[in-house]
This record gives sequence, C-alpha cells and structure tokens, in this order.
Amino acid sequence: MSWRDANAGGLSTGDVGRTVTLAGWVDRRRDHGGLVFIDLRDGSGVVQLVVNPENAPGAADAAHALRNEFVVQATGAVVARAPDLVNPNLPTGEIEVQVAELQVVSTSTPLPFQLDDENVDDNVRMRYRWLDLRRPQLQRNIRLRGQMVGTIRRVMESAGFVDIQTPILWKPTPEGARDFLVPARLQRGNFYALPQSPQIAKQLLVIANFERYYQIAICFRDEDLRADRVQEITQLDVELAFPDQELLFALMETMIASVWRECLGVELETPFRRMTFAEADRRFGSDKPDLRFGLEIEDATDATRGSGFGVFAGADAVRFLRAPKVFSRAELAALEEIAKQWGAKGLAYLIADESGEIRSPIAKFLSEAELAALAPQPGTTLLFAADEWKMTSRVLGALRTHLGEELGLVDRDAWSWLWITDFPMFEWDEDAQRWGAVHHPFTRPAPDWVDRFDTDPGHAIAHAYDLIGNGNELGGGSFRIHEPDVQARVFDLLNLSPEEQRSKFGFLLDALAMGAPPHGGIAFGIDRMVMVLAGEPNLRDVIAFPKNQAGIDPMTGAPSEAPDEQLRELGIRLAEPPGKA
RNA sequence: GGGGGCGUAGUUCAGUUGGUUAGAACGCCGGCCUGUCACGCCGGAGGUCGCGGGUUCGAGUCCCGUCGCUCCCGCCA
Repeated sequence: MSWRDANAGGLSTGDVGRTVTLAGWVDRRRDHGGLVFIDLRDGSGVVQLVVNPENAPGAADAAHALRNEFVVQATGAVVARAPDLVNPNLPTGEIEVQVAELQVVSTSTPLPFQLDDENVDDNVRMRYRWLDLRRPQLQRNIRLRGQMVGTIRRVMESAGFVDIQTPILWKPTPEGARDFLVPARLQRGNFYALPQSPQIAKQLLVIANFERYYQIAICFRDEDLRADRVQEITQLDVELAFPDQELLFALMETMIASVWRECLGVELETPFRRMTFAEADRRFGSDKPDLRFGLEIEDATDATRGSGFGVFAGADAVRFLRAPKVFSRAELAALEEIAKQWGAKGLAYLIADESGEIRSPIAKFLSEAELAALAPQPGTTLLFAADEWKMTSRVLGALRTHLGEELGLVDRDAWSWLWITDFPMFEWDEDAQRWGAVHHPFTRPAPDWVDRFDTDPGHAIAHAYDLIGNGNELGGGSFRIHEPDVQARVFDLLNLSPEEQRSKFGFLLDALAMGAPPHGGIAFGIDRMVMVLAGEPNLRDVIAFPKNQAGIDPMTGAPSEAPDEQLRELGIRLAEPPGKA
C-alpha cells in the first residue's frame, strides 16, 4: 500500500472523476456536526476534503475527532464544486475531494502557537521550529534556498568548476573575526578552529592545479549577531587560476541571472553596473549603495568655506542630502538621533517649505551666495553633515538608507546590481596602532600598486571587488598575491614578525614558492542571497534551524555545559563558573 | 562593551490619576449545527502580571536592582 498517489496542491479540474489517496496535515477543520470540511495540507499546497456521514459514516466519525495538525490519510473522488461553492482564494478552490475513507495516521497535542499567526515571538517560533517551518512563508523560503543552491551548482559545474570540500577543523587565524575554537583531545592543550572561510585552502587547491574550484561552504565567525548576521554562514566559494576579471564577473553574472530566472522567473539585465569605491563613497556615502533610489549626497564644502556658520567653515567636509519632504520638528529630532548613532555630532538642517520659505536654525549664518549655492527647492529639507570626510560619508550614507525606506523612495519592483571595484587596500587601525587589511591579507594590490603599496599604504588600491544586490553585500573577492616576496611585504606592513609569518602562514608562503599560478576568486553569502531573493528582512527566516541573538538555539538548548569528565579528557578547567561572558 | 524597545493566559495584546474578583481575541475543553472555507451559536477551564527588593492601608501600575528577548553601535580580515 502506498501512502498517497496524488498531491493536495496538485489537484485541478483535470482530475475530476479520479479517485485519489492523499496524505498530509489537517490545516483546518470545519465541523458542521453532520458535514465536516477538512483543509488537507501537504508540501504541495491545500485541498478541501468533504466528509458526508450519509456516504461514509466511518470517515465521519474519524473526522469529528480531528484537530489541527493531525496527520491523516484520505481516499475519495475528486469532484468539481458547484459554481457558487468555488473558493477563489484557494488555488484548488474549484474542486474538492469527497472522502470515502479517512484514517488518522498521527495525532497532535495542542499547538504552542497558531501557524497562521504572523506575529509570534521569534524565540517561541524557534523553540518549535518544526511547526514554524510548516508556515507557507518559511516553506517558500527554505524551498527557494534549495532551488537556488541547485541552480548555482548546475551553473558552476557547467562552467567547469570542481566541487572540493575543505576541512572544518582548521588552524586558528590571527586576523579577522574571532575563531570558534575546538579542543584537540589527541593533542592536549592545542586547538583547532572552525574556518572563517576556506580562503587559504582554496588558494592551495588552485596552486595544486585545480584551476577552477567551487564549494558551498559553511563558515564560522564568533562575533555578535544582528538581524542580518549569524555565526554560521553558508558561502558559495569560488577560485580560479589565471584569472581574468571580465571572465570572472561574466561567470558570476551568469550565475546570479540563472538563479533569478529559475527561482523567480525574473530576467536580470547584464552586465551589471560598475562603480569604483571612491565614486560610491562620494555619491552615496557607502560601499554598498542601494541604487533602487536616487538621493545622492551633494558637496557644499567649497560653497561654505568662508561661512558665517563656524561649524561649516571649520569642517574638513560639508555634505548634505536633499530630502524630498518638509520634516516636522519631531522627525528631525529622530533623524538627528540616527545621525548621532553613526557618530555625527549633530545634524544641521535647512527646510524650504511648500511656499519656498526657508526655516533653519543656521539660515541666519549663511550668506546669500551660500544659500544660492545650496539652491533649496520648495518642499525639501537639506540635511547636513560637517565633519571629516569619512564621517560625513558614514552618517549621510546611513541617513540615505534610512530615508530610502522611510520615505518610500525604494522601487520595490526593481533589482539593483552593482560591482564595486578599486577598494582601498589598507586601513589604519587606531586601537592597534597599525595598518589592517581592508579585504584580507592575501589580496593583491592593483597592478600599478604592486611595487609601491607599502610606501603609501593609505592610498594603495587593492584588486578587490564586491557585488551589491539591493544594497546588500552579497559577494566579495579579489585577485590574490602569488609571489612569496609580495606576500611577505604585506605581512611586514601588517606588523607580522617574520617568526609569526612562519608559524602562522609558513605553509602558504611555501606553497607560493613552489609554482603558484596567478589566481583570484570570490565568495557569495548564500544566506543573504536568499534573503534578497525572497525579500526577507531577517536572515533567520531563510535558515532552517537558526539561533537567537545570544547564539542560543531555543530548540536544542545549545550551547550547554560540558560534563567534568569530558573537560578532564580535554585537559580543560574552567577559570570561571559557567555563565554569560 | 554601549544605546533604544519589550516582558500580563498556550499565542497576540489591552489594563485609566496606585483601589474591590486582572480583561479581550485567537487557541484549548464540552455541547449544538449538512455547504463551510478565518464556519457559526451556547457554555467552560486557563494567570508566580519575568524575578528580587522597596514605597504605600493597598502595586500589573511608582522607585531600585536583576534576568531574559529584540533592534542598533562597537566588533564582523
């Protein structure tokens, strides 16, 4: 006997007259005392079962006892509904199944929350994730994710990339995110680390003559969490020998376009737009601008050089956004809060109301010429940041993103794809008092910087790129250093002593010295890609079994304390009693 | 490490200037119901108001502390 010979959601008027056996979950039961209606749900959708005690008394008895989420098996004839009984809200609403036999396969206790309740606390949902996952929205997200990964694999395979797994137990890395450490029982006192990315492993594979490598890899970072940040992320990791940027970009655009075509039926326009980091910073105050709306940053530094407003006159940069709205006092206060959160000292504004009248606490300090240069149009508010250039970018970039959402400027039907190129290579780390790599220390300088990046690290440009989708950093990569001496010079600049270079990256330097081809690649955040694909604001809703913001899995209770015996075996003694850090 | 928000029934929430027995909806349980599709109608059960302390004749409400969750900043090569 088979459990079923049809899918609930797959039935249509073409099946009328067929006798089918279905199995699935009771989505809802409407018991009229005599007639009982059951919405039967399986992975394909929902269909209405009708149980009539006159035709099937046994089935009717079973039907009265049904509750939500019971698992049932039903056999009956597919019939067309009378025209006045058609349910236009249900894809299978033109038909129903007249039940002849009905079996309860499995019962359910009362549910901790209603599956159709959109607003249940995340932790309750995660605690009972198997229920949460039954909701149509999560079904869609998780199935979309599987479909996306399938598409990616097909595209990568057909382009000649070889899928190679790299170790989960790897070597702790000195730079980058905090490692998840794993005690090594066989080497007491020593630790593996879970990989933050297969970066070095994939470089070694290409050096090993696998000229096109890819992997769907899980990467671990022990950092604080956000709505769009989790500890274990899934990456599409790609590397190729003898790289050509045009080739790589085209391959990745094909991959993305295939995903959007096959998963959403959307044709993306390729090639994607490109912009240098400097241009993105200047126009949008961001290295991941959302181009589904305009609202570009304007520069008033020169116009306010001799301003009567001291803050403007003395600032390294004066830049502003021209928001298409006359904000209220309360709204301006809220915007200033956001600006301050991002590091601004304040948020100067200049309102031109509908009649063109200027309202601004700073207007009285501004000359006619300054006002003319700012050219405020009626019905707008100019929002100013006056600070060091970097801070004005940061603040106005954040405000721009906020206003894009808040004022409904974002075109919801559009897809914004953008390559950002020519990133700076190094960044001065104020705390550590040394240079740090913007991308990672294996990133190659741009061709005209290879010889001199260490003489002017503040201006050196890296051969690195990001792919931005709807304002999200979905992918990032670079060309790598394949010359041991160049790699050593980067390590020197990053203040790694020769001894550290040897102990931490000796194997990489050795490999680079034994016939390393030029190589480069890219990695995409699969989770974020699904998030953008599905239009989900929360990363946890595209992950089957996520953890909460404290890194706890409310379902399993992980992480949990280790028994003393286990710790002894590992040679570990807790310096402090278990608890929060 | 820091800032904002939240914490009342299984779930989502309301709860007035501090005042008698803390409410609603959904869910759950029982009964009725042969065309519903968020079925309907009648009845019922269900609460350590996160926890601890304080003020008060009296605290869900005010004060202090604490814990948890969430969003954000730092951090995330």
